[in-house]
Amino acid sequence: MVRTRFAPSPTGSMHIGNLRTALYEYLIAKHNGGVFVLRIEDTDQNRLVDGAMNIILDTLKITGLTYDEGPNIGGNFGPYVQSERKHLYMPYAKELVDKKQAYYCFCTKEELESRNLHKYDRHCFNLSATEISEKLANNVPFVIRQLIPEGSTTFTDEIFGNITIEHAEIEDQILIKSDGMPTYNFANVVDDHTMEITHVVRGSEYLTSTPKYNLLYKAFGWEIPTYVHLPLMLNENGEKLSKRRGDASFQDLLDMGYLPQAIINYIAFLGWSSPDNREYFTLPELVEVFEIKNISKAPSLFDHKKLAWMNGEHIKKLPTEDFYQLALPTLKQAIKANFVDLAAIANIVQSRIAFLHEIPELVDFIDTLPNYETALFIHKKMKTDLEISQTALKAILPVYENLNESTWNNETLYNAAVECGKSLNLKNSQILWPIRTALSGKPSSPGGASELCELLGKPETIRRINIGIAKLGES
RNA sequence: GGCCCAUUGGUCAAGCGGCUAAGACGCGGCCCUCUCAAGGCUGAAACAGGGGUUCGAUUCCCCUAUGGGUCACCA
Repeated sequence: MVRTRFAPSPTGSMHIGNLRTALYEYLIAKHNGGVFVLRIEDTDQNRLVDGAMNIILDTLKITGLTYDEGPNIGGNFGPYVQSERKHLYMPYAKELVDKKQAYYCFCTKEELESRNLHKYDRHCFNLSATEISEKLANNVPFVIRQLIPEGSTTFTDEIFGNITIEHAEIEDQILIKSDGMPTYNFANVVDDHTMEITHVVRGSEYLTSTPKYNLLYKAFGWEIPTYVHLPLMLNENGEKLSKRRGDASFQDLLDMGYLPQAIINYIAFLGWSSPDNREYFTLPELVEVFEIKNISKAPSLFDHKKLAWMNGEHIKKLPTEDFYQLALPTLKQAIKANFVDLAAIANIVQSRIAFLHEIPELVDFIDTLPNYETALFIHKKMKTDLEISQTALKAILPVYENLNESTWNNETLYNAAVECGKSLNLKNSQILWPIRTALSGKPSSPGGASELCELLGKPETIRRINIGIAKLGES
């Protein structure tokens, strides 16, 4: 049974790098019919941020990365918040001390600093048993350090392959801090083992510290999990993503108008590629095809242009009704006029936008006809000028006036216009362009002449054509 | 600086010893078309450099360069 875990620290907003890690962990678990666990790593009490926990929970909820075990819902391996597991770690650390794989250290931060060490000098490793028990009895603050043996460790990562690190590079790292809390490195190993995590999936920044983990697993006699280190995600300047540099968090992207499913789809492709050439994926579809072997090693840059395109793709694929509901608030704000059907506008706009906020600019003319210049009627490619436009509008006006409201639809309107044009010896474009222009008052519009007629309805159409005729009469 | 990792067009990327080196975004052109989109077709654009190994290297090895990561009582 594959078990993966997402282990964020509640220290602020959710970064897209974090989100992608969560995504991959979710996908690896689900693709293999496994379990996705959420574990909150809050061992650093100084960095906790109010509300950060909710951000994590909300993000997972919005994106659909539902966890099978974790805070709020529990599971067989709880609790799932490390601060609530505090009591669990010390016994494990002491077990290591007993096994001579770890030792008490009473050096204070100040002492260490004054010794100006590059690496801990094992000062306390040489303490006698009586010295140690004396200090402990006197409640001298202590930490527990891992004793790194000589030699080297080679481990296999599913993505990066075999990696060897000399132990000389590794410090006797602290397992238990002086406040009694475990360090990340220690809590991580204990929790991953006790929660029976099979695949440790994390950013490649952990690659060089992995031997420390393995040494711990070995010291305990525990099975080493499968490692999947993910390539980094960099911002558009090739720098590591960070809030300080102003890089977007998940919430920021939402605020910019990106859809959660588009964000998920896009970041899935940052460091992974589909076996076929498909790029549009829903989460369930990703679960279906996602495999570790298609993850790449090279870091990737976050590209807003492609995300924007992806957003448009997801908007286009939305069922009509879903898009209507999604766009409704925006439409209501943009359109106050009561002669139009918002659903029809939603329909006409869906294939033309990548963001909801592009809607108002596209449809503002429906609400109120802009005060346009007659020069708009002149279009070289449409072969129109002011005279032709005036003729065309004057001719179509009675035709439309005589049309019954019940047959006021795109097809009828189109045919009527074309027919009218023919009787005047005009090309289709020469009658359609003036109508479209009179109706929209803009150089371009979503939908053509007859589509706009249908959308605006008969009275408004007649009114706008009259306005057009009047404008042309003045010029 | 030591150690670790990476390096295919501007970006995401396929490739896993022999290919005219895919595809996508973006950019240009064309077609379609009742304007604009959408859609279809198409163009420009890449194997960081140098040595090997091999009949043959984008692919394997080494060096260099560049970029990144890591060296905490942070995760």
